[in-house]
Amino acid sequence: MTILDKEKVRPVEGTSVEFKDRLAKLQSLRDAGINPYPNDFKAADTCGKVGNDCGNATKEELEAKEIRVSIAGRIMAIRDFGKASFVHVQDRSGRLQGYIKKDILGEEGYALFKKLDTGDIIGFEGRLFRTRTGELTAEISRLRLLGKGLHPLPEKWHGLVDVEARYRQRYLDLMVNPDVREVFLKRTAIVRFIREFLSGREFIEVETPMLQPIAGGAAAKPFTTFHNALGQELYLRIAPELYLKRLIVAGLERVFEINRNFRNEGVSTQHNPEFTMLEFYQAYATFEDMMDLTEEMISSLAMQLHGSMKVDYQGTTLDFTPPWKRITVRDAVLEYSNADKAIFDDKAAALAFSKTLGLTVPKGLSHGKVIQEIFEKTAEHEFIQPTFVTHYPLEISPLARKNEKDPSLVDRFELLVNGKEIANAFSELNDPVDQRDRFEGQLKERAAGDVEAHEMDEDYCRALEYGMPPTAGEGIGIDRLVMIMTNSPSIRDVILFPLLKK
RNA sequence: GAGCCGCUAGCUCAGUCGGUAGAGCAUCUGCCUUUUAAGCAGGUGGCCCCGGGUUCGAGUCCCGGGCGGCUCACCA
Repeated sequence: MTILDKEKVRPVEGTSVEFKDRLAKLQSLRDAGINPYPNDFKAADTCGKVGNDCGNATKEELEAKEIRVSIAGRIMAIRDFGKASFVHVQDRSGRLQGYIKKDILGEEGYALFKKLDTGDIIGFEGRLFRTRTGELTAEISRLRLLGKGLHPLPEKWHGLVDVEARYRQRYLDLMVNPDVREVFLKRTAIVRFIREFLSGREFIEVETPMLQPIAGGAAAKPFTTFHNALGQELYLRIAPELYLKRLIVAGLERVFEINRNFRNEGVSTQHNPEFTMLEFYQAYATFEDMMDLTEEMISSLAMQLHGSMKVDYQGTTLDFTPPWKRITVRDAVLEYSNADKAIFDDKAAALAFSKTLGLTVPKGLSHGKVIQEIFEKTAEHEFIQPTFVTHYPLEISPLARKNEKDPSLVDRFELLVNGKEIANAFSELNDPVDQRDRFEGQLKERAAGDVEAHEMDEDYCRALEYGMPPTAGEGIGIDRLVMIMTNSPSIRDVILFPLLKK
């Protein structure tokens, strides 16, 4: 491009004064024969390791030992005194201060330093000492630029605050806001903990299709897509459930999957269109076994993360010490509303009661669904401390096993924490004839206008016809669990790149 | 999808009754060899989210739109 092409030079992001200054510095480095983007520097140490190893060493010990370190990282701050300067360098493990002295680095080295800015990636070698103010610091004797940054960093004191910028440029958020990094490190620790917990109980981790010809396993609106070569419409999965249970049929007996689900629904502080779900299935277990396992898993997770089973969430102390409260949907509704027992036996009574609550129930809604609506309106939000709510209506649980004593209910629970659903589990329906009937029922609801009712899955029915052992299965919303464990108010705070409008 | 709030320099934010666009940090120049929100002095930097309207005059008032946040609805 030449000056004559002026017309074509369009203002682009990054034409700030700083950007131009840095471009000029970049050019002058190149002119001086310095590659601003080399890749041959290997750091022997990390800031965190240096801090751990030498954080307690006294000034005298450091003088005596002559400890040399090499570090690679990003310059987060520069304090310039003319012929000497301090920098803070950040790597994956933390920060370390470097002291840059013209006497030690020499004219040439110091000239290079003068062309560096906050945000640049550097590598250095230096000898550890303690400054007058007591900070462990490396006296830099060799300095390399490893990557020039052209944009200025967000403000050092406030960091990046603008919520939209934090989500759209998460790399900046993570770079300058240590709390944010902490949340995502915890997220990783939580997922690792769950993997180890389940693996330790002989569950095997599997991966099942994300692209599915039938979007089954949950009541939700799917995303659709199209496979060109096959000329076939496909769905992004709303749940892995039906595939995981095929693996139980197959004899794997204990399986789990931690992966993304996609639901074409609203976005909120509790919902992201793609979210991470843990699902696990255990043969020869019941939903009651799942409650015990869940208590153990989450309480020990809290203990590992916080050193306590009590977790602060947005000003509320959540106590995960087992055993957790267990209550049926029926008892919960009776306890938290003035409903009459009749609503559980008489759909008309349930409908009438729902009207008194201000619910607008669409015509043709099943009795069970009305009960569910009533529960959600009156009781669900009341369960702040971890609570298993059990025995949901049959009609809203087409994949769950009927309760032996009351066939209008299923052996199912949801785990509520802070009034929100964290987990959902049931003893699985393994009677293929019953399953087929339930799918038929769903088809009728679909015909009646419920777009979230299940479709018939012939192959799943056929799998059950080969015989599935009695099994219990559970799904846990990982994002919501991470929210609780990291005291995060929005699901977007625990998803690295939440969905935003273009 | 609805209601409320927000959008001003790279970042964090002021901007009064409608009257020439401001600060701190960052950046640049000068001074400064143990600072840590370093300091001192002096500069540069703006499509006030976009488009209309009212007005002699709009960052400010009105209308429409965009994006984001919160609440609600749907949902996990």
